[in-house]
Amino acid sequence: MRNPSSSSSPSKTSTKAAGVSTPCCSKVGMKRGPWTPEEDQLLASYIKREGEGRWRTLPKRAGLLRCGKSCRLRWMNYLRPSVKRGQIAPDEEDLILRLHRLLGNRWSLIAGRIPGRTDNEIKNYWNTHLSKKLIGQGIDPRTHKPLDPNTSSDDKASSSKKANYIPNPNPNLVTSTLEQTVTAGPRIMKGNGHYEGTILEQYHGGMVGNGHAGLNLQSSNGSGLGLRSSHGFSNEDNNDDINYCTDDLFSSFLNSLINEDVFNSQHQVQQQPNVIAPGPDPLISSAQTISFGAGWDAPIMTSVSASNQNDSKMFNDHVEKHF
DNA sequence: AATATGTCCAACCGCAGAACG
DNA sequence: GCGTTCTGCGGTTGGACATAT
Repeated sequence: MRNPSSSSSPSKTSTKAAGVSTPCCSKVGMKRGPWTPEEDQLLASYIKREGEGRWRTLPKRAGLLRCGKSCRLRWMNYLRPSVKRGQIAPDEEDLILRLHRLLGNRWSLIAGRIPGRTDNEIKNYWNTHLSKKLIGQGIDPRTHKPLDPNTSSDDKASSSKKANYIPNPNPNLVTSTLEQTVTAGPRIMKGNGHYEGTILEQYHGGMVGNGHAGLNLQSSNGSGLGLRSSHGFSNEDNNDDINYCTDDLFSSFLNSLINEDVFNSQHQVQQQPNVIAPGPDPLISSAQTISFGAGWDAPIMTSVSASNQNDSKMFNDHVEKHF
């Protein structure tokens, strides 16, 4: 892997960047392109001294000719001490796969579950490695379903029979029986095609409603929107009790969801023929064969035994367990 | 050796939500 | 409640490097 800090040439230019201006970066004299070691040193030492935040004014205070966005990105993706460099380990890869199957392209959320990895790194790794790997296995990397054009139309036809159905523009998120149980109303989505209204978002909406702060997922119209959470490793110095508590709860819930996602993949084919039914799932097989050291794997491996319970009860159990 | 093609990944952009006055 | 600013996210780009021809 190339060392980014070695790419010290500031001469790299972007036609896109040169042509389009934004309020943040269009100022004359702003430097662009790869960061030099000197700039890295300036930024790192300043943040070490003064802390993160106030990115807009940080460059001036730190003596950098960069826009705040660029500084933030450089810090978050490269300079932070907690950023882990190097190859993605097999267990990390497996976790990325399963989280992506559950969350879709919520890179920051996935990154928050993998200590030391940034959303940009995971996004890149997905686009360059994992998506191709899945395609090679005959799996659609967006849907995590077999690459079979016949099934998609059938699914759409059957799903359209539902009264409140709105076609899901984000196939990253697999429809599960559990999700259907919870999200009974119309699906909410944004104009950019992101599916809005997953079980996670419903869940977080409930958390906010129950008085938990820190993960506000409510949009202005009251729908669950844009699942956002703090990175597990990005706010280590600033976590207050509420955030810590919420993150912990969310962590537990996500672990359980990963678990149940596996369960549903195997279960819904028999139970609900009108529901999109994933085919052979490499995530399941890998989860069953790879040994992990991290703590999150244990419940994933054991919960399949709950296959006799109905999904609604499973969700209720979740809520009761964690709240 | 020279060129073409493919891969990787840091960096940029536009956008949306949160925060603030 | 409204407008503005700040922050963070996901999608995308393009240069550096690796490999194939």
